[in-house]
Amino acid sequence: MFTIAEAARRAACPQSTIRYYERAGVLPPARRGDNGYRYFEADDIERLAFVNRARELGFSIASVRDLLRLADHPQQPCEAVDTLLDEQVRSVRQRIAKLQALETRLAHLQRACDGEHPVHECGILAALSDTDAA
Amino acid sequence: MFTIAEAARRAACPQSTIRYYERAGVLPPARRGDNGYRYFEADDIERLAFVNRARELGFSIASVRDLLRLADHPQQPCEAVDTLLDEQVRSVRQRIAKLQALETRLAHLQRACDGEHPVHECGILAALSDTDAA
DNA sequence: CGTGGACCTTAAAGTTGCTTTAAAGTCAAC
DNA sequence: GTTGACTTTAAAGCAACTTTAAGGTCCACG
Ligand SMILES: [Zn+2]
Ligand SMILES: [Zn+2]
Ligand SMILES: [Zn+2]
Ligand SMILES: [Zn+2]
Repeated sequence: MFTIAEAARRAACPQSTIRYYERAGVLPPARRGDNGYRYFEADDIERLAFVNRARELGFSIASVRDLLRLADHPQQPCEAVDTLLDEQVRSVRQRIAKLQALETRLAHLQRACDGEHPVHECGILAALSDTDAA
Repeated sequence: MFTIAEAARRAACPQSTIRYYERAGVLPPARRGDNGYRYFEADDIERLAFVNRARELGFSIASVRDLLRLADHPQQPCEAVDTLLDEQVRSVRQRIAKLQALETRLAHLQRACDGEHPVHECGILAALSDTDAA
C-alpha cells in the first residue's frame, strides 16, 4: 500500500505523470481509499515501471498501451511485439538520418562565419537570406 | 501584390502557416485590403522564405525571431548569430547522441526475440517487464 | 481541540508548432 | 443572382506532459 508520493519515488517519475498515465488509459484506474487518495501495490508499480521503460525507449503512449495489452495476453504469438519494435527502430533511424543531414548543413553554415564582423557581412545570415542558398 | 494563396505557393508552405507566423510574431502584421484580405509584396515573401529556411534548419520560432531582429540591424556584430548557430549545432548533436544510444538499446532488444513463440516467452517483453533489465 | 504543514484531489491551462475545422464574409464569372 | 473559389476569424486538436489554482485530508504537536 503506497501513496502516490511513494509510487512516484519508487518509479522515479513525477506524480503528475502517474496521474496523466491513468487519465491516458495506459495505467488502469488506481484503487482509492475512503478519502479519495490513490493507493498502489507492488504490481501497480511494476506496471508503471514497464510504462516508463517503454517510454524511455521512445514508444508512443499508444504503442505502450499495445505492448501492455500483449503482455497481458501471454499466449498470443509475439509477432505483434516484434512489429512494434521494428517500427520503433525504423523511426529512430529515420530521425537520426534527418538530424545528421541537419548537422551537416549547420556545420557547413558555421564555416560561413569567421568571427569578427558586423551582421551585414555575416555569411550565416547571408545564407539564410539568400533564396538561392544551398 | 500577392494574395495569401500566391504567397503560400511562392514560399511553398501552407497558408495556415503564414497566418500562424504572423500570429506568433515572427512575421509582421500583413498589409490588408479594404476587404480585410492580406496582401504581400516581394519583401514579405523573402522574409517568409527566411523563416522557412531557418525553421528547416531546426531553429525554434523564438530563435527565428532573434535571427530576424539581427538581420534587421546590420551594423551589430555577428556574435549573436554565431552563438545561436552554435547552440543549434550543439542541440542537434545532443539529440543525435541520444537517438543513437536509443538505437543501440533497441537493436539489442531486437536480438532478444528469435521469432516464433508466444508472448510469455518473448525476450523483448521480458526485458521491458524486468526491473533489472539493462 | 485546533492549527500548521505536508499530503492528496480535480479541472483547466500552458507548452511547441503548427493543422484543421467551423462559421462567415468577399469576389468574379456566367 | 447564384455558383464556386477565394478570404477572414476564433477555437479546437495533436503529443506527452507540466504547472497552476482551488480546495479537501491527515497527523502531530501543544
Ligand atoms: Zn560571421
Ligand atoms: Zn557571423
Ligand atoms: Zn521473440
Ligand atoms: Zn518476441
